[in-house]
Amino acid sequence: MYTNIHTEPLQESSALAEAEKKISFQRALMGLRERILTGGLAMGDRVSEVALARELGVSRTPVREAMSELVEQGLLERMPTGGCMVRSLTRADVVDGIELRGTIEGLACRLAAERGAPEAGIVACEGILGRIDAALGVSEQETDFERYMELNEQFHQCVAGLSGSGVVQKELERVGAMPMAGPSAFLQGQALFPHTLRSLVVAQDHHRSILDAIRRREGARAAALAVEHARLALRNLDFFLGEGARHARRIPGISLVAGTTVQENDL
Amino acid sequence: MYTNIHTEPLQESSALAEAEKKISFQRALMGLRERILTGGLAMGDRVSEVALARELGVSRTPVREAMSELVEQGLLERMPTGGCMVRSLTRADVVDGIELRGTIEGLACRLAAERGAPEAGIVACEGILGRIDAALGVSEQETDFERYMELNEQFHQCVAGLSGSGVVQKELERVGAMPMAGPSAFLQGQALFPHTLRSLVVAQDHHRSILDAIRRREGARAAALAVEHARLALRNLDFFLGEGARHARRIPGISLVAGTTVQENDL
DNA sequence: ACGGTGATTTTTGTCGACAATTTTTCAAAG
DNA sequence: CTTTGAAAAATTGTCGACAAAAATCACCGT
Repeated sequence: MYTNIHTEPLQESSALAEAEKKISFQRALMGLRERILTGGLAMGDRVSEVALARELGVSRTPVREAMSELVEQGLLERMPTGGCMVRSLTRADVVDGIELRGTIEGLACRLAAERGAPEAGIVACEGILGRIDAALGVSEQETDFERYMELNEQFHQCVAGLSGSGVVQKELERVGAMPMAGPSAFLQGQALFPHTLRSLVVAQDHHRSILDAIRRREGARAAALAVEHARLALRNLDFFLGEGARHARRIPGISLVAGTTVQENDL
Repeated sequence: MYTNIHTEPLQESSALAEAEKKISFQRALMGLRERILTGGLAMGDRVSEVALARELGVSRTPVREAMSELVEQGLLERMPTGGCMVRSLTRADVVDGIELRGTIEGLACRLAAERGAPEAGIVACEGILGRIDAALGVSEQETDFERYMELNEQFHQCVAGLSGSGVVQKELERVGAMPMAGPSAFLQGQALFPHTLRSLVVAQDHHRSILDAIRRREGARAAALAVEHARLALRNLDFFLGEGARHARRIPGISLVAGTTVQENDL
């Protein structure tokens, strides 16, 4: 009856006809994000809306929205003339991102301490710590890194929740999404190296000390510990930027850091 | 020759045919922002894309982008079913926003101190302080509040620049755009009240102390001062939420705070 | 009268089209 | 061979159209 120009917008792209309720925006977001993080698009490259739209099998509109989202997350950069390019980070940018996350986590911890976080929440955090201990195991061989990552992420979120501030929580989510500032950014590649286990043990001690400070309502101590805790990531950053550069491929966004030469010698 | 469906998309709206190079997105952004801040849309109201598009004389596309932007800025809230509504803030949200800004400004100051901000930049900041002194005048009657606002904003940006960190600077811009967290959020209404001048004198003292701390490379002091400085805004917030509620109309986003009853008795 | 149910109207997400720029290409001149 | 300039191609911002979903409303049964 009616003209019906676009009956089936998802016709190609083999096997996805099933669930995929109704959001091609998510497809665009994940597709673009993956292409950036896995190096499909080199840093500085201009992102063509039409090309991506065709490759992902969606229209330009959701691609454009995905690009806006990734600009907010710091993966893309708006060009003055219009359009976006893959962001190019310096080591200093990543360092500042980590320091920023540490500072805001420090704020969350201070608020939790000063305002009196509910005991139930603190206990919940301690529960996660217990599970992290279990994931660590007793020897390095027994360590379940994937589970550690998941639990670590959970713990950081849970502590953010102790602040009782939705504003701070939201902001932490934001900075955690920045290229390599997230609390679990460098864990993927850590499974292979000797200093790893010791590093994780130190991190666990930080976790416990932070909770202790919150329970004792020692706000300044909690904040300082959070900043120091975040700085653990700096060591890993410099490792993967220096001697460990060969294995840097495992770290999601590291190809965005200027001076890295990772793309080749693959496959 | 060609069909040309939309020859002149900006035909109505009287006098704007001049500059307005090419961005109806800006029109949508400013129009929506104004309607929210001046109370044209009450908190909790759903924002209709079509209605706004028609009222502003643009298509739905730029309106939609403007809505995304304002969600990022914290003025709107996404509804789970789709679309946006005007955000409803609690006093606690605003307090946390102010604390967040203070903390990040504190980070900027600490970095500036620890990493050694260039003397030229510090001198530039001091220059702004001198101009603020001039704008303050000697008696309350001579105070030029508009100029004070402008210079205050400038000073905060300039100090953020001292950190030397684009990441921190960008984040400060972001949280400064949050509903009432900006450094000059409450200055508009301050012109009328007695405690005002003293408050501004204290603020100036903070400014000077912060610069002094940065120059002496006393990072912790600089950070603590920045947090304390931001908290000056708390007094004004409570004033306009309490006894001064009659005059709250002058404060841009205060109609978003739940429990405020300002919209009526106007005009 | 009231609560549930089905129809109608509004609203959103997505699409392709088009004009104004911006970028690239290519050729001629210095 | 480099530089300059103009033509051509590509890209972006914006628009109206449509289908699926949500919200609103009328109706009916108990």
